[in-house]
Amino acid sequence: MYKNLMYICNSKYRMKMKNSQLYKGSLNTIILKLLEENGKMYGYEITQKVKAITLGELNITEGALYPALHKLEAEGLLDVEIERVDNRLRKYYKLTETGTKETMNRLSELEDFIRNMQSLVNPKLEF
Amino acid sequence: MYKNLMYICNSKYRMKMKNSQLYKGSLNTIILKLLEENGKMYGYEITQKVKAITLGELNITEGALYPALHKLEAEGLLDVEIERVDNRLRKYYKLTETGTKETMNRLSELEDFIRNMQSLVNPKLEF
DNA sequence: TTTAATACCTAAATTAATTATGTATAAGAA
DNA sequence: TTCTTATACATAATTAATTTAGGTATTAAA
Repeated sequence: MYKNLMYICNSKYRMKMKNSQLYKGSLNTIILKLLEENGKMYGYEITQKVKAITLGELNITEGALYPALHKLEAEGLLDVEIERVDNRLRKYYKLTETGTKETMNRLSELEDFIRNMQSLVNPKLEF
Repeated sequence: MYKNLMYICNSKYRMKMKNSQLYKGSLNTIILKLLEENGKMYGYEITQKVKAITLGELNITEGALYPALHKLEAEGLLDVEIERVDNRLRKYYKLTETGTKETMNRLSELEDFIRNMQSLVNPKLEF
């Protein structure tokens, strides 16, 4: 019974995110790019990596991450491989061949997106 | 009766958008920035301006734009002023004082967002 | 005279993400 | 040694932005 209490208490320590609206729609691109960069990663590792790279500014929620990974896997962009480390489960994801190609497309879209957003907010540089 | 036919036919010419997922969440920032830049604008003008600046890459849908404008107005960030030009209605929007301040915040968030996304996809430049 | 462009609007459906849980092991602090 | 935190997976209900698909009306162009 005190196990249940632990869960209740533990839930209090879970960080709430108030990420800017802007990050909506960028999660898949981030996942794909990190996997392309690092070969294989597991979910929790991705959240920590993103937190580190963005200096704590972007915190991916588990509720967003895991369904996103499952969807990318279902779409054939990711392969999964389960490992047990220290009696703890880890699901390593890596890009499939299709996933590698799609990652290129997504990164190209991201470049266009960033260029367009910069044109919109900093017109002096462009016109 | 042929008027109704015109509407039916006309609907065929409405462009469908396949904008990248990445633009989701950026509409309000775009609207606020354009208004800050141009003083006052009406809805249709905003869609055309965005299309021009992004060289046709970003096409804002009316179904997204008008509700967004109404919401920003309801939140007190925009003021509206109706004009009739060539017997056609135009609703000009401009930033309120609060809206001007909020625009600064949103632009700052956008800068952070772009910087973070660039760190994520181009780690060589940062690490 | 039909089509396309200008100009506003909304409602239903989709969908990504948030919020709030649940479960379990290991490490560290009290 | 007990409580807390960190590691590690997961899902279900809700929220909210956007898409999709309409609707209405005037002016310009083909």
